[in-house]
Amino acid sequence: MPERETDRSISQTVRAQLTLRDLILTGGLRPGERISELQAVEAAGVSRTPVRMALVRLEEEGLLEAIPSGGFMVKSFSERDVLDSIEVRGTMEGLAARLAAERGVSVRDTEPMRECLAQIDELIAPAEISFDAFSAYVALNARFHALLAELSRSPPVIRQVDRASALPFASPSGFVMAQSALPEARHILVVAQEHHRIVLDAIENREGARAESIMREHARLAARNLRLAVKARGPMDLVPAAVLIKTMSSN
Amino acid sequence: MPERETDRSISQTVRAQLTLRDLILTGGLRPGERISELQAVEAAGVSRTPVRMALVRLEEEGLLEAIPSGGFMVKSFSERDVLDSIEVRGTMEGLAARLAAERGVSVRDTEPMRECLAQIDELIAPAEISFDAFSAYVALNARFHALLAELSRSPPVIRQVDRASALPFASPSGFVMAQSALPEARHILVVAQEHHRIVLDAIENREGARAESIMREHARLAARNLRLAVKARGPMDLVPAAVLIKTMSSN
DNA sequence: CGCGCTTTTTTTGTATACAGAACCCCTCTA
DNA sequence: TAGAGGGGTTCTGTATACAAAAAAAGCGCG
Repeated sequence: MPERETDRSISQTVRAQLTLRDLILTGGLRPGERISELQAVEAAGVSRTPVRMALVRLEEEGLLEAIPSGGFMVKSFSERDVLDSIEVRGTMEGLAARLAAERGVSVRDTEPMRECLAQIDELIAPAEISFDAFSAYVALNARFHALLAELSRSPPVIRQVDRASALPFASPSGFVMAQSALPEARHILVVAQEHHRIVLDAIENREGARAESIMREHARLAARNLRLAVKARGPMDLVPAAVLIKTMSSN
Repeated sequence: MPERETDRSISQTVRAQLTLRDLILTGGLRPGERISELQAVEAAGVSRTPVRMALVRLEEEGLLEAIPSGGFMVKSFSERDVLDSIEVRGTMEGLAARLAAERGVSVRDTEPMRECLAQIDELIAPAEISFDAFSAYVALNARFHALLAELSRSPPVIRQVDRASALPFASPSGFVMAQSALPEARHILVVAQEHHRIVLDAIENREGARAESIMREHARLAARNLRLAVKARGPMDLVPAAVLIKTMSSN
């Protein structure tokens, strides 16, 4: 119940969506249990109409599941589901990269990406990477991936990449924070950045197959991070969507 | 205007969604123009609330586009958009096939698919294929593709395949009817069926790469059908979503 | 004491009312 | 004549009321 007075300009539907998403991701709503609209109404501080709208959108987003008899419940995911979602995202990003390579890109298009890369380089240069640096990395990484999708210059592809990245744990930076406490942390970031560099090089040289396969492999880094984090037990708290994953929160 | 008395059991939201989708696909609503809720209300015969719900769902489906200032408009697609949507679908189906192959399937899983294949074989056996046979093919083809996605046994993958197939022109059978009038009609169906057979064989033999690439190529048959139909000028009337495609309806 | 049925209560789906914003058209001015 | 401003109209976003259906609680019966 902290009332945000800053949200006054945005629509009630968006406010409800934001509030509910946050509630789900922070574990305020347990997976599997029905979401009461009334409860959602008082949580979001708006009427039922925008809440209802928000619920539909969150279902499409993948966070909620429709109950046959009516209403919605919080979806829960197995570890396999999470890994597959990452694979889906990697596949879509691979497609975007391949199309970009095959169709060609101008230096103007890749310029912001190279700048992005340079900034990441600076972040991961030190032997020890601070927590704040990890946060900064998350933002830059997200930006790089967004720019990459746009490089395909294909609205249908961009759209599908976005949808595949919508689930928090499937997003490019889903498990970056989880790895921040890991000993392999810097190692993984260095490899990831190498992938970034290679995919850009491949695209510039119109090497479609190379661009595609490297993006697929790149996504699998996230899968590895997940497994590492699960094994290490602990850093999972840093990924908000952890509450949605079956084996670790409930078991 | 024709009141359907059969729809009494289903929810108003679904009825509105069905009515509006049909209206869009049959060209009752022009691409680019704003959809008036009031107009939609009288078309669907329900109140604004379910109409509103339906509009949101149709937006997620890809048929509508949100207008920044509010409301929705019918989306329009370039020929390139259509081809890219098909490529997206093929990529997702390729992923599904690869995962099925890699993870292995039982003969019980593939049994209904083989039956499906046998039925298609009968349909395309005659030298000349009737219009009705094409219709039957569409249904069987859709079934085969649905079964294939399920073979991955991965909810995230199935979900994404479904979403990629949601757009009528991106669906596996999107341009099948358009080709029915083409001289190459039977030829294409024979090749498609060969693809079906190969992907199943590849999956059974756990040949992931083969299964994936054949599904990609399979989807490209739809792209070829589109180009053929465009060139032939005429059979496009048989694909409902043709009204959404820019270059052929408005130009 | 447990199970099933009935009744009550809650919850969802739908309709509608209202307010504010966007859009359109008309008019006025340069 | 073209462009800018203003008033009217229409439209969307939101809130709320109502009805039907589902869930829960209470009751009776075995």
